[in-house]
Amino acid sequence: MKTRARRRRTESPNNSITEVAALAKVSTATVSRVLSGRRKKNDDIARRVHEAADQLHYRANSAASSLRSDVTNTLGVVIPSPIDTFSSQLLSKLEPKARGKGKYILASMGETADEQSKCINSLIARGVDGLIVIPVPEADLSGIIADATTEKTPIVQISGRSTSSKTNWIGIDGAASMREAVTHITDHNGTSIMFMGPNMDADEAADALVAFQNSDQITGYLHNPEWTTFGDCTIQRGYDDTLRVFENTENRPNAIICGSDDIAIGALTALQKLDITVPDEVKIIGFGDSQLAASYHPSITSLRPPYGSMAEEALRLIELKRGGKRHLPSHTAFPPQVVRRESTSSPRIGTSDMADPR
Amino acid sequence: MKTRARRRRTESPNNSITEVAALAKVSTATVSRVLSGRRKKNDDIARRVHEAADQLHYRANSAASSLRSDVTNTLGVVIPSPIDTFSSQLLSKLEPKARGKGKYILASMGETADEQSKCINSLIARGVDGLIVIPVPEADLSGIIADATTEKTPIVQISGRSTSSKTNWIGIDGAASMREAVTHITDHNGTSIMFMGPNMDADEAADALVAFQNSDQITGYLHNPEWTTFGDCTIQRGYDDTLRVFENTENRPNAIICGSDDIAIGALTALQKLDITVPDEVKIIGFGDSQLAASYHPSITSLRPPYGSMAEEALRLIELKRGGKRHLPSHTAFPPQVVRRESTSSPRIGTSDMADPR
DNA sequence: TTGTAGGCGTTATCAA
DNA sequence: TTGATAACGCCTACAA
Repeated sequence: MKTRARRRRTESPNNSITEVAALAKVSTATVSRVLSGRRKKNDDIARRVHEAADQLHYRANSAASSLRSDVTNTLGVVIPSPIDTFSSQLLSKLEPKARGKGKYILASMGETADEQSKCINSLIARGVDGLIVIPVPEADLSGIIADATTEKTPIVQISGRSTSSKTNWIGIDGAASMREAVTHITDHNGTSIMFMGPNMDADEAADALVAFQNSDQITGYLHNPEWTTFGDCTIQRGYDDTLRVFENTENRPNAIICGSDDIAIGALTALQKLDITVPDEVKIIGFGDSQLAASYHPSITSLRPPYGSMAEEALRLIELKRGGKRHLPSHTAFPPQVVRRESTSSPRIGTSDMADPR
Repeated sequence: MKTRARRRRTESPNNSITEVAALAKVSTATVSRVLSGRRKKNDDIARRVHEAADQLHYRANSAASSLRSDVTNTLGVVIPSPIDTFSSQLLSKLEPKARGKGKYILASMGETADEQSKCINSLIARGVDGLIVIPVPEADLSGIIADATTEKTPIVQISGRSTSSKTNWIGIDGAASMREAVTHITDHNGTSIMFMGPNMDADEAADALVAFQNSDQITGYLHNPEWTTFGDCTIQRGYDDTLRVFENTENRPNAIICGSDDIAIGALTALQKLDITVPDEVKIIGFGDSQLAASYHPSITSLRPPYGSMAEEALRLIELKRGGKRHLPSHTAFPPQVVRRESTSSPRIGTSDMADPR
């Protein structure tokens, strides 16, 4: 199993493709064509080439092939941090799909807009075939992204704010999110809903949510304007807002829709303090499908962002844009999916689906 | 800002380094030397080269440079999944340090030993300068890793089992972990400890833990052999074992050390069910410093693996091994650090340190 | 369809 | 120390 290519320049033609060609008794050009799939026939020649390649454990030198063809088989991914649930979930869908297409992922993190912008330029300079960017919350990278996008290096932004119409954007359908959440609540006999949305300035979905909030489907359940708040996606905020709303013992909502799982945990904590049981008295639904939501006690129903669809669309777009021909920037939102758990329905005790830390 | 290099082969010398050389009135060789730092002098020539490079926004073509020098400035990282807390935390430390040294991270995931082994070979074929592998739990990749390790492509295994003495291994010091945990417990007046360790077959640290368990420092606190269990690192297991131990109302421990945060959450849930308060009646300490532990209610004191040290050591080793000269495989364990939270000390209400999902 | 030959941009080698 | 020149291994016009 220790078959290592010789590296000393003693024998003249120790360049790999040459050896394969010699062994298969064809030219290097033919080898290149066969192995790259540009020659479709499956005749004796093809067989011989494959055989020789296998026998020699041949793998094309990627540097040489990149240099010549200007394709690195590499995709840059810029994320705020791998610890971030959204980023890691997306990455976990993206990487296998990319690998399936023979692309490697060059991962880079930047915790500020400035750092991310540096990552973007650095990866482009390195020659990635395409770039997928998940901006840090609050930051608007769309200007930078629009500038950096070229025919040669297409860039796709996933989630986050986008004020430039020149960028390719993929994200979550805010209106659909709200619809899913409300439908789920009403299906479980929720009748009056408290809504803790993300910070207006912090999330591109806010507009959609606000717009939808005024639609017929929802207004019937949002009885009290004070039950709708916007703010940070933190436990603290969820706790504070919930306590404030529920201190009125006369008139209380019986369901809470949260803009994040953290908010939901804050809400849950507040209700526990008030001795209000979940889901019996109040149903709670979070957003993001974090491990936290799955492992919490009670486990929290959550909207799962469409990671798979987003990853797939990102790869598709990049492939498309590289195809040459100018395409208009695209802007696509996918709906999330409800992950049912205890906080809206039946109880469970001590079940797990977490990976173990070592 | 839209300075793009020309790509059409109309003008003869449109090769970048050539242009820089021309502008700086030196040879391409000199440009290469100056920019790669192989020429140290800071004289007029160096100045001219840098100036020209800046002016032309020159960035060396990495494919060409890799092809010629056999250095890709790329490190492969193989992890079970980016969702895994351990992997993502390590990655978040590793990436910035690597970038600081001009190395990019080629991330690859494999959820089984077999997949990981394919990732390893694929990344080596791609020419990474070094490889960092976090094996999937339970798997023993050390044979594969030992085989794949070469002078040209050094490999470092982080955490996980390692039965081969030929691999470079970096991980967590199990004995130190135990010591830290016990010390923390006794500092907070814990006197009788229950210990739920990881599965013996599942964790390289088990031996160390078992060994340490017999040392004088600890035996005084592990009163009852039934209070020490080994098993899965899941919520369910923590719940079950805790319930079993605490069903004896006569004789109960007043502290629990857990081999993972999940186990700790299971324990917490069990105690809540039994109306035993944490930390007043029982202290709990987890392992892994997951977000879960930080955000749980009550928040859970946890041992934080030495991510920074492990990342740094991995990079150091890779640099070292590439240096030529044969080095012996190294085996290094770093101690974790106690992250104090409510489950062993003072209470808190609704504080957060989680990132928001979008 | 196959082979020949030239060049992708850089760095290593060697001579000045 | 610098410069000229030859690879690095592959891909792709172009010719056969």
